[in-house]
Amino acid sequence: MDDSVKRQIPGPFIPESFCQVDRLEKYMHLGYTRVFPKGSIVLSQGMESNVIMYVQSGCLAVSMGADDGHNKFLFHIGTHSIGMATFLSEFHELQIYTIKNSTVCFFTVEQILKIFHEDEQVILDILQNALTKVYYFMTQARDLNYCRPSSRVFRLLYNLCLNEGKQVGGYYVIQTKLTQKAIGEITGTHYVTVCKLINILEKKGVLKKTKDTIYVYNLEKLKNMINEVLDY
DNA sequence: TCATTAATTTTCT
DNA sequence: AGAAAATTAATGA
Repeated sequence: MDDSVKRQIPGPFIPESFCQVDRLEKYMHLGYTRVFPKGSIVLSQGMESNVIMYVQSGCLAVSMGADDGHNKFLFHIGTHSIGMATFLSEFHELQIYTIKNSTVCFFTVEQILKIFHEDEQVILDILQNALTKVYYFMTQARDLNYCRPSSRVFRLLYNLCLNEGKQVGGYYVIQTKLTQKAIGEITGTHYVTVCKLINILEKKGVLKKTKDTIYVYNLEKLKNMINEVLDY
């Protein structure tokens, strides 16, 4: 098999960037580039759209509104990743906004087809990006059905450690700026609950979380606690 | 077991 | 100093 088609979907992870499609960078002249200050809306609920957006710099957030005024965070689109707001009718409930100053390049379907013609690898990159998102939300659906909130938070921390943890001496160091609020949004649990859970982990000496680093002292125990029912 | 609200305190920029 | 994040407590499902 050709090496260029030998690919893998990464496992469940932080919903950020997924697979980058930086190959689009060199086709930006074919699209329409625009700069957005932090906090501006790129796509609002009910706005028809038929573009693929490539984030050259900055970061976007995608969320979905609900009838009761809630707004469920879905995922980030980080630098060099893409958002596929294609084929959206006036009835969609997605919102996309910038959480950093960002420059975004928009490609219409026609322009994307032209790029596909020039560069077949882009097709695979975009496919892989989309399938990674699908797989991520499959695991989300599973966890929301079968796992309690505490399990979901612990599992996230555990996976984070496996994927990004660097072993230093007897413990792991994870470089991440995840806030408790963000952990809550990702796992679908209240941020107050996240706070309590992290406090429990700290008291048991399993882990310690600071602003931009998480220290995991007992990965095995963390793994076991995913399935424990704990009392508050 | 966890969400929610509210009231405070701590930390960031 | 003001905003954002984290903590704590209380209540209810």
